[in-house]
Order: sequence, then C-alpha cells, then structure tokens
Amino acid sequence: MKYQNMTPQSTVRRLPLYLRKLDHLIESGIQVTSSQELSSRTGFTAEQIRKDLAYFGAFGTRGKGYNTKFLREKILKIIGLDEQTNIVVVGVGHLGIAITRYNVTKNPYVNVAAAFDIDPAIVGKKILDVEVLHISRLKETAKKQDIRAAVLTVPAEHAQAGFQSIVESGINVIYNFAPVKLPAMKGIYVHNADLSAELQSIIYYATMLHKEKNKILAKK
Amino acid sequence: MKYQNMTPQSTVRRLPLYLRKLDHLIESGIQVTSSQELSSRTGFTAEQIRKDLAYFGAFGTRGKGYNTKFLREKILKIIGLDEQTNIVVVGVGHLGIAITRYNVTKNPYVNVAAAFDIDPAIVGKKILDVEVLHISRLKETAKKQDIRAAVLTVPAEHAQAGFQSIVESGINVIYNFAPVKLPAMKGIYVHNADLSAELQSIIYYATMLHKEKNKILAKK
DNA sequence: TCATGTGAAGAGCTTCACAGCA
DNA sequence: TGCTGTGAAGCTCTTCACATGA
Repeated sequence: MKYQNMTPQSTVRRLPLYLRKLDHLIESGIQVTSSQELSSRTGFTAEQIRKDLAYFGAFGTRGKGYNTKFLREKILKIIGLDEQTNIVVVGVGHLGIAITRYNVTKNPYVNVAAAFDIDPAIVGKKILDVEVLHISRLKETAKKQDIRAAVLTVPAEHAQAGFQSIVESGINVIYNFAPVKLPAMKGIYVHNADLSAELQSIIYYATMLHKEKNKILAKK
Repeated sequence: MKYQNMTPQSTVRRLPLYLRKLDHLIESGIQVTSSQELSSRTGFTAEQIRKDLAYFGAFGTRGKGYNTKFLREKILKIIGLDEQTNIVVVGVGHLGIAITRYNVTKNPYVNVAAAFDIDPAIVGKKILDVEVLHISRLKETAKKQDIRAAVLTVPAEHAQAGFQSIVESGINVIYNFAPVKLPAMKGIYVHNADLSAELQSIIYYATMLHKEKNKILAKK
C-alpha cells in the first residue's frame, strides 16, 4: 500500500495514550488543554501530537487549544471504542487472568465477553464476572455477540490450535502473546507481543550500559 | 545521538527472534542455515536478516550460509546473554507470576534472582524456586548479585514507588508494564509495555476491518 | 497574540540490486 | 555457482519552521 491517506501505525499506537491523558485531565475537571500539556507526562512532542490528531481532522481551536471532552469523544470514535467493544481471552493462565482482570476493573472501554481454555480444572470457573468456557464454545460465543478481537495467551505448543479456533469462529483480529509466529492470512490482523523476546532485546541495552560503566571504571 | 555506528532499535528487537529460530534449528540437528531459511517462520525478509547481522560482523560464509551454533553464540554474545543474566520482578500479581514462571521454565538464558512485593500475604512464598521478598530487600539483593534489569508489574498507583525502589537499588534497566509514563532519568533505560494501550490500538484496526466488512455487505 | 494545523526538511529504517567471495 | 555482505534508492515517520485563524 502506498503512503497516502494512510495513518501511520505509530500514530495509532499513540492515540490510546492521548486518551488516557485526557481521561485524567477530565477527572481533574480540566475543560481545555493544549498540545503542550498533552505532551507533558506522555513523552511525545507537542508537534507530533498535533500532527497525529490532524490525520483525523481539526479538533482544536487556534490560539486556544483543545476541549478535553470533545477530543476524548473524537478519539474514542476514531479507535472505535465509542460503541460496545467485546473481546475474548483465549488461554486462562496467569497472563490471561491478568489481562482479563485488568480490563474488567480498569478499562471501561472494553468488555471481556468470556475467557476460554481446554483445562477442565479451570473451565466453569469465573474471573471476576467473566465466565471461563471450554474452547469448543468459542464459535457459538462469537456468533451470539460481536467479538472484535481475541487475546491469545496460551503456551507455545497450543498457539497454532488456539489461532485456528479463533479464526474459525470468525474473529479476525488477534493480540498474540504466544512466542510463535502465526501464519499470515488474508483479512486476519495479528499483533504480536512477544514478552520474552522483548525482555531479551532490553537486555541488549542493559549489556551496553554495563559495558559502558565498566569502561568508565577502568579509566580511573 | 546521531545515526552512525548505532544499531537500529528495530534490529535489536529482531535479534531474540533469530536466536529462538536458531535454537529450534539446532534442536533439529541442523548445522548450517541461510538467511532464506531464517526468513521463513520469522516473518522478516532475508535481506533484512543479512543486514541486521552485518551490523555486528560477517558471520556467514558466502555461497554457503551460516553455521547455526556459531551464529547462536555470536548473537548470545551481542545481546549479552552469554554470561549469567540476572533479573528481578517487582510486583507479584498475575502478570508478575506469569513472567517469572515463563522465564524460569522456558528461558534458559535469563535467571530470575528474586521477586518483590509489599503484600505480606505473598512475601515469603515462592514462585517455583524464586523467592518472593519484601520490596525493602531489593537494595541488598541488588548489592549481592549483578542484576541487569527489573521487570515492573505493579498497579499504576504503585508504579512511581516501585520505580524509585528499583533506581535506588542501582538497577538501571526497567521493563515497565504499569500504565504510567515513568520519568526520564539519565543513565536509566525504560522500556514500556503498555498492554492495555496496545490492546486499544489493536481495536483501531479491528474497527477498520469491521467498517470495511459492513461496506462490502452494504454494496450487495 | 497564541496555539493549532501543515508543507518541507531531515532522520531512521527497509528494500533493491548487485558486487564479492567460498 | 550460490549465498553473503553492502552501497544506493526508497519509504515511513519525526522534527522544523511558519502560515493560519480564533
């Protein structure tokens, strides 16, 4: 795809962080903000924020700033969080439970419709108010409700099977935590969050800092 | 920093995935591989893999390929996983437990030295063989052992305090899962993994696919 | 006057095309 | 011959500088 009319991925990744900041500002009773203020505590430059927002329209008032509630509504609409957004969690280990619990208690914009596993010891239980169902019931759940995305938090050896269950149920967006490269399929969007690979790449920077420190010590 | 001699961040993020692929190949008894083979099932192009490796040296043989074990050793050395790599986990909720367990059982290159929390109900217990200590003991642990990085998995309201404890203990690399922007500090490297923000950005793409589907249906 | 919105310049990263070497 | 290693070209994204308009 050519670079035209397309929103940069990096912009899309930042939108939720603007949203969170706006939530905080609105909670504090602040009605008008600026790209400068949004810049503080998010780590992005004011120019970048303005450009990001400009991809979707002109939401501010020149010389004044942005209305916080108005901008929040706009961003919610852009992301698609303005309507009921149902997701499912596939794989009820510690990671799956953590994500389920977080979204139920802290994320008002997303509804965890159900969680799925194959372990009979877990199936039938509940995580807060979310039922844990057998994976064989994923398809019927997806038929009854409009499920926008699946979070895949199963061990590597079950990733392939979990992926297949999700795709067969008609869900076409997957947030994959299994350390496995899922096959590319047309119309299926997969976002990989490979936490252990990421940890290792962080260790690269730790090693750099470590070597630098030793070098400075050696000079003395 | 200017773009010279610097390894692209994106290259560093891919190294662990090459490492994992090499582990698989070596397990299967394969001694020689090619950028083409490394390309399959990792999702990166062969050219990109060759360029990534070339930042660190010439590890292959022209016309032949790469020796799998040799290349693994080289990558381990580059990342800094060739020596004992100790990390700590700060925050023993479900996410902290998930990360601790995964690294103990599945990641032979990293050692979880200890986990820390403030909850007396958890302190003193063990996650597999990893002791859960009170956060006040982080400093002494870091003094005794060479801790390369800390994984921060506490709720948002404790992120600031957890960050401070880590920095004060002398650890300068942090893998932060709390949905909070930690303050920039000189000599401290923070990598943010904001899972709920990421989920929301994924929902943006889900919304795009959803609208597209509805548009196609409307045409009929 | 002040903060937004935006073309243009620049930096970072990927892809291309092929030279180089076992 | 075949696959690595690499300058050059191209693409994406960020930063700059300023025109724009409440």
